[in-house]
Parts: sequence; C-alpha cells; structure tokens
Amino acid sequence: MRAVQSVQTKDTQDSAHFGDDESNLTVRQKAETRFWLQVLNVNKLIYGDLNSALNDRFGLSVAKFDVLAQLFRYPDGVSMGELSKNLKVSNGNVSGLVTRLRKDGLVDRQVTETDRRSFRASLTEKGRKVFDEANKLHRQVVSTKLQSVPMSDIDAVTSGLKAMSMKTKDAFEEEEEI
Amino acid sequence: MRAVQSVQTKDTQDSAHFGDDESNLTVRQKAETRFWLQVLNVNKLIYGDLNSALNDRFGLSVAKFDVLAQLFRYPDGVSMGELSKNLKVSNGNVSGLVTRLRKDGLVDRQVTETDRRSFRASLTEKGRKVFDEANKLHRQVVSTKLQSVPMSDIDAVTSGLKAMSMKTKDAFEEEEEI
DNA sequence: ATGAATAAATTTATATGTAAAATAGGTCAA
DNA sequence: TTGACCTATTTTACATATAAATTTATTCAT
Repeated sequence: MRAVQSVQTKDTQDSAHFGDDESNLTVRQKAETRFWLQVLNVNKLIYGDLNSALNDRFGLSVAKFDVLAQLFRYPDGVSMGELSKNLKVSNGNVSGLVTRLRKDGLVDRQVTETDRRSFRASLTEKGRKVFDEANKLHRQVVSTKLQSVPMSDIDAVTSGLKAMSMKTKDAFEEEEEI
Repeated sequence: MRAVQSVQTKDTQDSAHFGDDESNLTVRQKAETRFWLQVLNVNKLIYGDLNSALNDRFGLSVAKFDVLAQLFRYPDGVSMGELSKNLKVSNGNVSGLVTRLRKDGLVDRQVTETDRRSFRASLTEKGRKVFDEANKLHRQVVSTKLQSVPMSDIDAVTSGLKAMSMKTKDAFEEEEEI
C-alpha cells in the first residue's frame, strides 16, 4: 500500500503514535479540530433541514421520528428502558417523547402482564402510516442534501467515520480521577 | 490514481449521475443513509464526552464554551445579533446563554453609546482564564477520542466532509411550495 | 417634529435533553 | 412473610434550542 515517496527524516505519515515534538503535535491537533468542526458543520446542515421538513409536513421532530423508527422495527412493542437504550437517550427523555407521541395519536401502550412496572409502546395504525411517509421524506431530504456528492465520496467518508467510531469507543475511559 | 481493476459491465464506480434504474437509486440511498447515521454517531460520541469533561472541570456546557470561544476571538466584544449569526443559533438562545454566563462571572456587557438598544458582550478576566484552560481540555478530549486514528484518515474524512458541506449549501431550497 | 416602519434584544411558550429524586412494583434471603 | 434491596418508570429542576410576540430604540419620509 505504501505509495512511492521520497526518503524522509521524520515520520510525518503515521503520527498516530505520539511523543513527537511539539510542533508535530500541534499539526495533528489542528487536523483533529478541523475534523471536529466539519462534523459539527455537516451535522447541523443536514439535521436542521431534516427537522424542518419533518415538522412542516408531519408535525414531527427528528427525536419523535427516531422513536417511531424504533417502534416500526419492533411490531410487538418496545419497553421504555429498551427504547432509552436503543436511542441512547435518558429514560426521562423517552418518557416525555412517548407521552407526546401518544397525545399525537401515533403511539399506544400495552401493559405487561408479568411486570406491572413496565409496559410496551407500539405504533398505532396512524403511527405506522405517518412513519412510512415521514421515512420517505427523511430519505429524500438526505438525498437532496447530498445530491451533488459522488457516491464514491459518500462511501469513502462513511467508512472513514465508521472506522473512527469503532476505534473511538470508550476512549477517555481511564481518566476516572482528576 | 485509478487502481488496477478488472473490466466491469456496469458503472458502479461513479454513480453521481442519476437517471439510473431503481435498484441503483436504492443502493445510493442506502449509502446516503449509512453516511448520515455515521455522522450522527460520531457526533454523539465526541459531543457527549466534550460536554461532560467541560462540565466536570469548568461547569461549562459546549454551548457556553462556543460563546466564550467567539468572545475570545473578538476582544472588543460582540453584539447579541452578531453572536447569534456567528454561532448560527437563535437570538433568544444567545440571550439566555449570555445571561447565564454573566451570572457565572465569565462575561460582561458594555453599552453601545451610539445605539441604546444594543450592547457588546465580552470576556471578563476570569472568562479569559477559564476559556484558555477549557480550550486546552477541549483539544485534549478530541485528541483522546481520535488517538488511535491515523492522521491520514482524519485528513481524508475532513476533506470529504468539507467538500460535502460546500456542495450541500442551500440544496433543497427550491422546494418552497408543496 | 411626528408617525410608520424597521431593528436589537428580551420574553414567552414549548420541545428536547440531562441528572437526580421520587414512586411503585418485583425479588429474595432469613 | 417481611424487610432490604433492586428495577422500571416518572417527576422535578434545570439547560439548551426554536419560533413568535413583545419591548424599546432608531430611522426616515413627510
């Protein structure tokens, strides 16, 4: 894989291993910051449009859409705790979202016979229909935002991001006490 | 650049140009969705850590940090409207953030002689010091999250994202009426 | 100069998000 | 069985975010 390259006295290629001199660290840190700012930027660009499109046409926020998407995947219903874990948001957050979605008539709840503390949320008929349409719009918004980006670029960035999120899992975990 | 590759009957390489058959469209849409999910994922992974680290050590949210960063760049102060535009958040949001940052003793306000509706927010001495330390922590958290990612990957993804955010500007703008 | 339109900032109402406390139901050892 | 502990969910208090209404100040045409 190593490309043809002239001899270098310094390892500027694979500076994943630190302990380099300070100027080199700064170069890497700048790259990291640029990366992070771009992630924030792209996130905001797409998220904003998604949110307004869903809201304008279905009265849905992205948060509500995400709940519907989960429930759509599990026709037998999902407990509050499972929802919270799957969506990676707090229990209290899920509580509120489901309450509001029930008020919207998109979600229903069934008691769990074996455990009266718990219940399962599931889509109503209306919820299924709305999600189906909203899902199309969701895809359409993302497609439109990315319309002039070649698929090879999309795939390249996706794999880069995926690699990062795997390598990134639980970094910073050794910093318990400070 | 084109790598050695066997002859292909279909153009699965550069499908930036649409009008393909439906199965191809679906392939692209799946790629787009994967991309978007990865952006969300990486965003959440880094944002969460940043927020807790800043909060634990400086009582700062990322939102407050962003305000401080703006004010740091403009020692003469920034008006509420400018802050709102620079940070791409609503006016009311900035109002609340600055109110709370003043309560924290990190931000101050100066009246504008020429326009009594307006004023400029700026960092206090304490604000400057706190931001300086918080900024170091910010860089450190990002660095730690990305510590096992080679810089070449970071740069590659950054340029990919940058290209996207440029091509992405104001797409979906022609959909006024539905 | 005065009144209408504009502009800067705040307030209000509401949604989303968290962490921590509270509620209420389950489990299990003695 | 009963008391101690665990678990599922909700509630509370708060921060962050928006859109829309409001307040206060400026501007500008007449």
